[in-house]
This record gives sequence, C-alpha cells and structure tokens, in this order.
Amino acid sequence: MFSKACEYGIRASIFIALNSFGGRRVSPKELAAEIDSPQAFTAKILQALVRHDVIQSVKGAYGGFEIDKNRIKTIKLSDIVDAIDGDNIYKGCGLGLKACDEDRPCPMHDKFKVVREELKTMLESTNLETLALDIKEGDTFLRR
Amino acid sequence: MFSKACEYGIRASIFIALNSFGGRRVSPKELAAEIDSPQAFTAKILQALVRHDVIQSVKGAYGGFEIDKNRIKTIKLSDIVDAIDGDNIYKGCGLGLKACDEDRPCPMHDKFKVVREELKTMLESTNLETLALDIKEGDTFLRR
DNA sequence: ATTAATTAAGACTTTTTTGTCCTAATTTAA
DNA sequence: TTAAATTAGGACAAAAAAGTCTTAATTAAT
Ligand code: FES
Ligand code: FES
Repeated sequence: MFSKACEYGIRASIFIALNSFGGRRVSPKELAAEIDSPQAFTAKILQALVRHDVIQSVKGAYGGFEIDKNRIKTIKLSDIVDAIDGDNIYKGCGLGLKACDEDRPCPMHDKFKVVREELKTMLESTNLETLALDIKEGDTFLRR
Repeated sequence: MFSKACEYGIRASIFIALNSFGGRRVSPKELAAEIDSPQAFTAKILQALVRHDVIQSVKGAYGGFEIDKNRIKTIKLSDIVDAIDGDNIYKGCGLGLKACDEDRPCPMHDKFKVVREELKTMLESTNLETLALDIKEGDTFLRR
C-alpha cells in the first residue's frame, strides 16, 4: 500500500510526537531502534519530513528531531504520506492509466474510487496526537 | 496501490474476457497494443495468470489466450490481484509490521483495517464479466 | 511427417527502491 | 573561540521491480 520509506516515516513521526509531548528530542539512532528500521535510511526520510515541515530538526549538542508541541494534533497521516509517497494514492487510477479521469474512466473506476476516497478520508482525519496517545496508553505498538 | 504487473494483469484479463465472449483468442502482441503495456513483460504476466488458472492459453496456429466463457463471471478481481501481488494487500499491516496482529496492533490498525476490508470486499465482489460488459457498452476504457 | 504459428521459459538489462557510508555544515556548550 | 555533538547531503551499493530478448517446446493445419 505504502512504500517502505512511508511506513518508516509514519512510525518515526509517531515516535517523535510521543517524545515531543515531554519536550524530548530524539536521534536517528534511538528512533531506528525504537521503530525497528534501518538507521541511515530512516535518517534520510527524516530529512524529507523536515523539508516538508512535518517535523523539525535541531543541530548540535542536545539537538535531535522534534515536533512543535502545539502542532502535534494538527499533523495528519495524509501530510506524511503526501510528503513521502506523493499524491498518487489519493488521485491516481487504480489500473495505472495515466490519470484517473471521470470522463473516460477505467473499468474499475467507480468501485475503486469509493475505496480510494475512504482511504483519503481516513488519512486526513487521523492526527499524530491520537496515534501517539494510543501508544502511551500501551494499547498499540511501533514494533514487535 | 497495485504493482505495475498487477495493473497490466487486470487490464489484460478484462480484454481477454471481452474477446472470449465471442470465442476469439488474443495474442500478447494485440493485447499489449490494446491495453498500452510493454509486450514482453505483459506476456510474462499472462504466463503467471495461466499458471494460477485465471486464464487459459492455446499454443500453435490460431492459438492465443482466452478465458473459459462459462467462468468469466466467476473470476474476481481478487483472484487476479492474489495471483500477481499476493495477499499482503488483504492481510498485511499498513505500517509494515511483520504481520497485522489484533493483539498487538500498530497505531494505525483500527482505522486501516476498515479501509483494507473495504478494498478486499470490493475486489472480491467485482467479477470480470461486469468489467468487460462496461467496456463493451463504451462506458469505460482500457487505455487513453 | 513437416511446417508454420504460437506460448513457455530463462537469461539478461534497466530502472526504481531500499539501504549504507563518508564528509560537510551547523549549532550548542563550555 | 574552540571542540564536541549533531543533522544535512551526496556518492555509492544492494535488492527488487520492471522490462527485453533469444531460444525451446508445443500444437494445429496441411
Ligand atoms: S480512471 Fe481508473 S480509477 Fe479512475
Ligand atoms: S497491526 Fe498494523 S494494520 Fe493491523
């Protein structure tokens, strides 16, 4: 469904949000260990998220990655997916035609569109705060 | 969402079904032209679909690919996706954890599961006959 | 039986994605 | 101001996906 980069990106963002509640910054090293992802590759993804203004980075001693506490609840899953995988999942044709076009739809269009919109709505209505709080409660997990 | 191979596989299956209504076999060459896909690559995918018993092939003069006329309505999109992309889309964790596990769910689990199930239902309730007939009516298209 | 037509199979290449490693740039703390 | 810690960036490597090409095997028609 999502690329590996995007999966890591979402897991990373949730973990950073979780720590940012307490004003704690995290390093790529700690992060990769916590979400069970390849460290250098994850670092690359964090850079992309910084560029897209999903997370923030602070260089130098006591630096690391964080998310503005006040913005945690405003960051949606769709912001992360969009930053890493782009918008094909939201807008693209399910059968790979160059674009999804209502006027000349592919045979799967009507049925696919419903699912695609459902996914879109889900991603747009889920924010980092909700996801991070579930982890805090111990109800959900970022690795196994 | 789906791999290129899967997209081509679905488009190919629909086109073969469309022709099989009239007992007409199709060659990889004609097929690739009709669905706008790379010919040799598409041929490989057809082989896989034959192995999974989604379509049939007939070698020799006047041979080609076809689908048993009586089975066209019994072949579901899920059969094709399953044959080419496997079952990760139906069963896998949206955040890439090794497996989706109700007992130790990822933070996206509850919401992702709903969408995943919706996709599954859609693919399992859509058959080749329906898709091919829409094309015959001129309502939908396999290329643009 | 022979031949022509056709799919099957496997080796190969290219492109994309995933992942690693090294160095540069930046920032904070002392 | 310097040194240490840290992110940023780019070059590189490995693996997977996408795509090509050549030959073998099979089959139907003659
Ligand atoms: S045209 Fe294919 S999904 Fe809309
Ligand atoms: S555990 Fe991630 S989707 Fe079920």
